[in-house]
Amino acid sequence: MIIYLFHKHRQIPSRTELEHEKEPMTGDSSLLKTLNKSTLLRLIRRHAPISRADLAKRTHLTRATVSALVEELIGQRLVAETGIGASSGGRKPVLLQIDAEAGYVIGLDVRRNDLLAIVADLRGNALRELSRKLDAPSDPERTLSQLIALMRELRSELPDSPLGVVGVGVGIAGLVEQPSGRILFVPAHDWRLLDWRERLAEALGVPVIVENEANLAALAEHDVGAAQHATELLYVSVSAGIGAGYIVGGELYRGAGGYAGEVGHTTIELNGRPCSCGNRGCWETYASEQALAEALGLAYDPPLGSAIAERAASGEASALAALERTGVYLGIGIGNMIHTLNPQMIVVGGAISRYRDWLLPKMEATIRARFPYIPAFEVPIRFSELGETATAQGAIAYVLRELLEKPGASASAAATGV
Amino acid sequence: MIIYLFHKHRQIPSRTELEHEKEPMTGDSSLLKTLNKSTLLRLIRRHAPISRADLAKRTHLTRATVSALVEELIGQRLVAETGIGASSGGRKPVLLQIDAEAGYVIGLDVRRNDLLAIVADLRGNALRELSRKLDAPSDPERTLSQLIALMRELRSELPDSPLGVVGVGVGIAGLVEQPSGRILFVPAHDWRLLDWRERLAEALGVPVIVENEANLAALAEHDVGAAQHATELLYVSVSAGIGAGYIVGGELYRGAGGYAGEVGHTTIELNGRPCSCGNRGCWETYASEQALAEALGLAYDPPLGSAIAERAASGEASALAALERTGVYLGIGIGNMIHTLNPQMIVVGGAISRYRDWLLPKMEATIRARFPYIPAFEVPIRFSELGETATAQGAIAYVLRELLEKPGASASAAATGV
DNA sequence: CATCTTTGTATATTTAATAAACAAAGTAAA
DNA sequence: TTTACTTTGTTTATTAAATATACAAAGATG
Repeated sequence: MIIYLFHKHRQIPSRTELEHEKEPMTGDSSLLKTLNKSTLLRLIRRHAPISRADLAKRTHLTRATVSALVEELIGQRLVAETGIGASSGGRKPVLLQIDAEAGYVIGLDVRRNDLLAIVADLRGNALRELSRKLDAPSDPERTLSQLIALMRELRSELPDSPLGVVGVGVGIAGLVEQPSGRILFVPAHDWRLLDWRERLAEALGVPVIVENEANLAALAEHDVGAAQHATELLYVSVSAGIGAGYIVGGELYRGAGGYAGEVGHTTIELNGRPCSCGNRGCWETYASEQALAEALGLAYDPPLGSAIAERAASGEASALAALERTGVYLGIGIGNMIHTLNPQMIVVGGAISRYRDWLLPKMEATIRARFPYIPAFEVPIRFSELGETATAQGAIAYVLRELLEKPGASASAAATGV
Repeated sequence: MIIYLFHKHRQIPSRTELEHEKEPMTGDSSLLKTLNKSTLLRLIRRHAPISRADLAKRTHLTRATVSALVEELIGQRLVAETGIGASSGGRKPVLLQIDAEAGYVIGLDVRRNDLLAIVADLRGNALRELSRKLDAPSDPERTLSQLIALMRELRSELPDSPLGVVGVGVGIAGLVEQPSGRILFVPAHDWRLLDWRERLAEALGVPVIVENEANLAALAEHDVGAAQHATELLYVSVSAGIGAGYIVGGELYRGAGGYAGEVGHTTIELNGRPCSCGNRGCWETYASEQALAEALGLAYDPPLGSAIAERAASGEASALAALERTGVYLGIGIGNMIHTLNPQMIVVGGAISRYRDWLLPKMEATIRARFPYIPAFEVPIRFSELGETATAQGAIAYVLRELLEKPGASASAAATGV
C-alpha cells in the first residue's frame, strides 16, 4: 500500500491529541459484574460447549455466581443451553454455547472495484457470501450509498431473529483512525477523511466498525485462521504491495497514528530499485507479486491469473528462478520483522499465497541462512488459510469481539439490536 | 547487541509454553478495591500533590470512597499528607503524595566490566549513585556474589525507614525471560540460563526484577525522561551495536520470546557489509558508533572517549563527513521502524548521543527526503536525557511500577518490606 | 438399593461501592 | 462583622454483587 503526500493535506492526529485524558480505570460493583459476564462469554466462545460448573472451575467464581450471570446472558439471547453432557460420576452437565440463531453479523470487504459481503451467525459461521461490482469505484459517495443499499437488502432477506443484525464490520485498504473509525486516507482512489462508520451506523441503526484491511485479515487469522493459538502474531499481506497487521497480546496493534504495518516501504537496499513512493530500495519493489510479474516481463494489472503459476508448474526455468528470488526477498524482509517484533508466528496472505509451494522453502532457508544467531527459524511461517475472504471474516471477528468480549458492549449492543 | 548461535544450546521457550493457560479475569469485590486503590496510587504519582476531592473528580469515585481508600494507603505507608493547598472558594484541600521517606528502591545496571547502582526513594528521586568495577567480569557466580554483597552493604548504610528496601531492579544486556526474570543469554560473556532474580530475591528477602538493558532504558525515558507523554515509544540504543526497546500502550513490549528490538541486525543492504553475526548489510554495520569509528580508521575499544567529537568540533572534514553518513544511515533505519511500528515518539540513546548535534539534522532530513509519503517526519526524534544512568533509572521505574501501579502488588510488597 | 458425586439453585452473609446528610474550613459580598 | 455560599472531607444508611452454606436434582457405583 502506498500513501502519497499526506502532509500536503490534513495531518493525522496523534494519539495524545485524540485521548484528551486517559480515563482512569475505576468502578463500582456493576463493573465487576460486567467484567465477570464478559469473561464468561469469552470462555463460552472459546470452550463451547461448556457447563456452568466447568465455567465456575475455570474462573474461580462460585457456581451460584456463574448461574446468576449465565441466566442474564441467556436473557440477553447471547447464550443458549444446547444440550446435556456426559456425566463424570454425578449429575449430567447442561451445556452452554453462544446462541448462534439469536442474530447476525455482516462483514464487508471494500476492494478496489468490487466488494465482498459475508453474513454470519453469532458464532461466526458464514451463512451467506456474495460479491458485487462497485457501480462507481472512484466515487466515495456512490460507493457508500451502494453499501447501505446492499446492507438493507441483505438484512431484509434474513430470517427473523431475536437480535437481528447486531453489527456490521467494514474493511478497506487505507488508513483508519481508531476508535472513531474515520477513514483518513484510501490510496487506491485518493479518498480522504470519510466518516463511513458514523454514516453507516446512522443509516442502518446498528453498531458499525471500520478498520484497515490487513488488520482485519490479521484478526481473522488469529481468531479463526492459521494462528489461533498465537498471542503475538505477524500477518504479512503480499499482493501489489506489502502491508502487515499485528496482533499483540491477543489484540490488534495499530501504532500511535494507525499506520503501523506499512512495511512495504521499509528499505532493504540503500540505493536499490526506485519505488512508486519516491524512495529507493523498498521491500515491496523486490518481494511483491508485482515485482515478481515485472521480473518476468509481465505487465501487472491484477488480478494476475495463474500465468506465472502455470509456467512454474511446467518447470520453466525463468519462472522458477524469479520465484526463488522472490522467496529470498520475502525471507529477508520477514527476517527483519522477526528481529524487530519477535512474533510468535507469521502468517503470509494476499495474492502471493498462490505460489506458496515455491516460496516457502526458499523463505525458510533464507531466514535460516541469514539469521543464524537467534532462533528466528523457530518462528513458524504459514500461509493464509482464509484466502480472499480473510478481511471480511476479520470484520465479522471484530464485531463479535466487540459484542462478546468487550466488557459492557454486549449489554448495549443487545439493547440496540434490531 | 549480538546473539550467537543460540540454537546450538538451549531453546527459548515460547510464550505459549510458559503460560499454561491464560488466567481469566474475574473477581469479587476485593478485586474492585484493589483496582481502585491501584488507580488512586497511579493518579497520586502522576498528579502529585493532589487532594482527595480532586482524586474523586478524576476517578468518578465518591469522596467517601476515596477517603476510605486513601486512609488504607496511608496506613500502608505508601501515601502521605504533605501539605495544604490553596482554596478555590471553600475549605482548603489536604494534599497527598507518595510517601517518599517510607522506603527505598535500588536500581542496578550490570555492564560489561562494571556496575552502576542507584538508590532512590519511593518517588524515584535518586539518593545515592555509585559504580563499582566487577571483580571477575566473566564469572557469573562471582558477579552475582558481588551484587548481593553490594546490595547488603548499601542497605545497611541506609537510614531506617518503615518499609526499608521495597524492591531491587537489575538491568543487563541480554535476553531475559518474563515474567520469570530468568536470564537466558548474555552475549558479552556468553552466559546462559541464570536465575539471578530468584537467587537475589532469596538472598535479600525483597522482590527483585531482572530485565533487558534497552527495555529498562526505554521505560526510564517514558517514565522520567524525554518521552513522558508518549504511550507508544520507540527507544533506540546506539553504541557498539544497535538495540531497541518499545513502550506499547504505556507498557514494555517484549515480543513472544523476549527478543523484540534486535533491530541492529535487520538488513538495510542486501549484499552489504559483512557483520560479526555472519550476515551482510546489517543496520549496525552502518549506523553504530563502532561503524563510525571504523569509518574514520579508528580501532573501536569502548569507551571511545571524545576523539571523534573533538575532530568534528574542530571542523575536520573527514569526521564531519563520517558523521553525516552515520546520520543518513540512522535516519534510514529509524524510518524503517517508523513504518513498521508507527511510534508516537523516538528517543535515541547510547554512546552515539554524544554526537547528537551533528547527527540529528541529517537524520531528520533523511527521513523527510526518503519517506515523503507518510507524515513520518511528524514523529518527534529526541536524544536521551538520561545518559549513562538510563538503565539503572529504568530499573527503579520498573520496581516502582510494580509496587505502585500493579493491582495487588502494593499490599504484598508493603507487607514483605524490611 | 444405599451411598457417593456432580450439577445447579436458594438463602444468609460479607464486602465495597453509592447516596445523602453533615461538619469543618474556607471565600466573598452586604 | 455577619451572612450566605463553596469546597473538602467524614459519617451513616443503602445497594449491588460477590461468597459461603445448605440443599435438591440427577446420575454413577459397588
